[in-house]
Amino acid sequence: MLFEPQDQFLQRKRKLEQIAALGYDPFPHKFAFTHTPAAVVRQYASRTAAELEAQPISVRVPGRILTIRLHGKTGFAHVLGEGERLQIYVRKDVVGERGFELFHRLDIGDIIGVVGHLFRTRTGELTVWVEELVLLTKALLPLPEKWHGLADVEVRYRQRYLDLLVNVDVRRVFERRARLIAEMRRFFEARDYIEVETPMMQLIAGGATARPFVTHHNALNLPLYLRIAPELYLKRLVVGGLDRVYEINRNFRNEGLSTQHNPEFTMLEFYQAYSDYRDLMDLTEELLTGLVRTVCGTTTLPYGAHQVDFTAWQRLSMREAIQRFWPAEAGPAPTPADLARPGGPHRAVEQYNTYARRTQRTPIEPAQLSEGVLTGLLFEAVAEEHLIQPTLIYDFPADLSPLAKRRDDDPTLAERFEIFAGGLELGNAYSELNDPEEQEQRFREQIARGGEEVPKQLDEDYLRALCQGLPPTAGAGLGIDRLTMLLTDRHSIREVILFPLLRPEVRDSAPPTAPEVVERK
RNA sequence: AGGGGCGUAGCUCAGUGGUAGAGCAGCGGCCUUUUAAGCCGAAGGUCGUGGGUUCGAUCCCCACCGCCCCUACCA
Repeated sequence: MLFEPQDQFLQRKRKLEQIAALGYDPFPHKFAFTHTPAAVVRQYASRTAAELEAQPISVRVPGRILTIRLHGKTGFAHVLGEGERLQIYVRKDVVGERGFELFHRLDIGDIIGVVGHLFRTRTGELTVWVEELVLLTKALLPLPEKWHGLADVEVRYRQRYLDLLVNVDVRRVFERRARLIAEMRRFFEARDYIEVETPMMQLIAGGATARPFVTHHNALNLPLYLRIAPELYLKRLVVGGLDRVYEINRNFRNEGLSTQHNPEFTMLEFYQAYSDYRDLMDLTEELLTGLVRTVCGTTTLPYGAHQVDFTAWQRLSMREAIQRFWPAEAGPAPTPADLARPGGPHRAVEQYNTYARRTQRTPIEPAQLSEGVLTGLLFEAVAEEHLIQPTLIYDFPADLSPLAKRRDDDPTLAERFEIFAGGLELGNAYSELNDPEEQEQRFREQIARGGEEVPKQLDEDYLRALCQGLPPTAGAGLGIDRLTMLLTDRHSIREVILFPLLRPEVRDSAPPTAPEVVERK
């Protein structure tokens, strides 16, 4: 075992041997500590030099060395713990000959424990006056450079442990993500929801339109899919009388990667019986505004060049949004009534395409698409990028929404809404379709239409569950990763996922082999 | 999948058709309140990989590998 940089690796191994030769246990089993570096900083930041002298504070602090400055018979170092750095001061006349020998053999990256008391240096920095020093773990590899840190995104993602150590704000992002999920659980807990876990390995990957990952169970000799959504299982649970359920967990979609897409991603899905999508609009706004307030301590978030105000929600129907954001240069905007008329979306698409060709934009391909699909495409082309402020877009074309209930007054529309903020699509919700006959018909239409992102098989068990009776229910899904992006002002999903999917690293050895490689053209 | 960009020391980056530099880190030395510590000295590179053009390539051309960004599918 030998890693780059080899010279430093070997050098550090030598030092480890020298430390052992001095009589220190090179791998001690524990360190009884009184404070982490962060705790020291938190508790004693306001203590003056005089106060620390009058009332000495003894501490035992573990931490990882970030910097070392040797000054002959003394030396300073900073140790890191819980995301904060704390200075230590080591003197030969205090720690003794052997202790100072140890200090000289320490490297940046080593984990040590110090015993001593707090004081302030001439420049006023809170510092541990070290009386005893121990090595807790030797680092055989160096840390990235102290001033510029680690900037190479590839190394940052592959060796996230380095990124977390060296880039303080990265730690903050994941602390905030954890806080967000914790607050989410409190929110649903307080509303009598029950948290559940449903299968991630499924015989039929339903509940969304996406290409699934395929796997196989040996003992049962079963082909299985990694789930693309928990939706159909959660609704089975509502049938079973769990009137309010939620799940926070991973979904897997075998699609391309982008700044907004990782093949595995985390979703919150929640279902509430005896409610419709209007109820969920209120609940969703309350959830998001509350989360932003408790997690960020404010309701206005900076996101890139924008300020996103979570007290200023707007609600637009999809047709209203098309009218509202219709480009002026494309001529008079179609009204919701125009878009509702038969042939209306077709005419609007033609009008849009004329404008698109003139302005070097991608036109919409109208061939063989339904009015509903065209309306959805128009919305994406014209409106989506403008949805910076928190917005609910509602009343989707029914033929884009096979699991949603139709509106009573307009069966071409589904009772469905999506949540947008910061230009990100954050979530999706609807009044759940609970008429088993209509559900079967919509499933069959979907299967007939075909495509890799559609299940090949009818989920009969789900239909049987619906026949048992799903109460009127509304459900929603919220992308946790994207929400984290918004709350931490990150613009790539990889910045909010600890280990995003990357191609395997090629080290000198043979390429990685999979037991079963599925060949696809 | 298509288009654009990037790849030089462990890290952050300069640079040139005549095989390379800085700062930090590392190594040897000096230094008892420093903090991007300082000073002296020595070391460190198949310039992503493989071809081609050339007397000569890290630089020019081609292919490949990896990463980033945009577009397409999706949340």
